[in-house]
Amino acid sequence: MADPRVRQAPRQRILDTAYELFSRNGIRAVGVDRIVAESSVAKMTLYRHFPSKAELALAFLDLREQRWTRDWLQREVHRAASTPRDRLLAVFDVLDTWFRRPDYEGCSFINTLLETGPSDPLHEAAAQHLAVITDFIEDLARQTGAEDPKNMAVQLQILMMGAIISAGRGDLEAARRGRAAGELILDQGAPPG
Amino acid sequence: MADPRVRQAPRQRILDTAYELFSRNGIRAVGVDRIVAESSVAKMTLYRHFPSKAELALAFLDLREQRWTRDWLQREVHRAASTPRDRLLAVFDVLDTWFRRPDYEGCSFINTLLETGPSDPLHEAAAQHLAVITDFIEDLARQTGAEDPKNMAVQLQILMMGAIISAGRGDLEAARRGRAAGELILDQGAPPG
DNA sequence: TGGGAGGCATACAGGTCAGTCTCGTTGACT
DNA sequence: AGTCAACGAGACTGACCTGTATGCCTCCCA
Repeated sequence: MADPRVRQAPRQRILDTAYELFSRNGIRAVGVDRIVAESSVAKMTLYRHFPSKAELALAFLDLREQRWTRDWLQREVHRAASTPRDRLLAVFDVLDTWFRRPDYEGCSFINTLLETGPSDPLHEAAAQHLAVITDFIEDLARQTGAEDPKNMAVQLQILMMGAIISAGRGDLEAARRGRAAGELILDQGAPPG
Repeated sequence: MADPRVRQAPRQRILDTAYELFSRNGIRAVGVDRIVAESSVAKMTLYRHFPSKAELALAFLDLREQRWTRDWLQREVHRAASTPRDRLLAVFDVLDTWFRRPDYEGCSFINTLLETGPSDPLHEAAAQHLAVITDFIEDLARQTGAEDPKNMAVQLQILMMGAIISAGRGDLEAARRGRAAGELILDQGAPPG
């Protein structure tokens, strides 16, 4: 359909299409045939680049980390504030704009975690990608001089994930509620003195 | 297999089996054939009692509300504490014992909410069942004399849902972390004076 | 100017899905 | 005793699933 000169390489087209479909509909709900059709690629081409749908899904999660976690969440948080504490709160401001997008699609890591069993490699991968976010939060928490940065990070991430679910059921104020609770956690875990 | 005299009525056997399979594996992952096989029922018998798998899933969510929300969560919370504030905190203690069960299966309402699209009747039903829990929390929050019981309830539920996700990735301390944050919310939202 | 790899299209295999149909049996109520 | 509805068993339909095989074309590079 597109000009062959600007047409992306097949592998990238597959990944882009898989990204769009998987992030918006979940992995299980999207068949390989649909990815093949919407990326205008032969089925054999997909299986030449990815040995199985599960491997494609793992590649999707990696891409999600790059685009969502790093290029979007972390970047926006760093742009929005400069002190560690403000950045921890900015996380919820960034989530707020996300939740209000009409095409809010939810967190692929949570979705994948829940739609796979504990023995599934995808389950482990999703948990790992969530842990990367934990580390990001923990790093900021440590910079605030918090007493227990790890615990504070997981607490804040519990708020983040809970807000993501709440937004998924239509709560447009989820991020603001999360931010208010996050402030309390930050105040309480602040360094003594 | 069982003695015919103690054998339950087919409809109940189907629902019991669906409850076990759906709550443990999710709705999409469980086929009608498996429910039929494990409940020792003819396929036509299932479709005589439930016009479709979706209707069976709706009945499952209703049953989940009865068994999980009412008969377990609300009952345990009322048994564990007597004042509204203590009961709000007891929610997290009850969750704590749940998370530590080796066969912890997660929240079917959240799972269903995430594995269905916004237009799916199951999505709406799951949201409704979550709202019942919101009302339960809000009622307790109102009894504490909180300034904004609705907002406090949703905040606490965000903590609950976030803890449920965190437990799903292996965080055994999720409920304790949630409780600590919940205390801060309760203190901050307490009635003035 | 070949040759080989990569890509496209299509058909196919083998399984599972939801849902329907048929038929034989059982059990309760008249 | 006879009737009828519910049930069990299993075959079947058509759709969809992941993954494979085949054949043709095109482009790049030696």
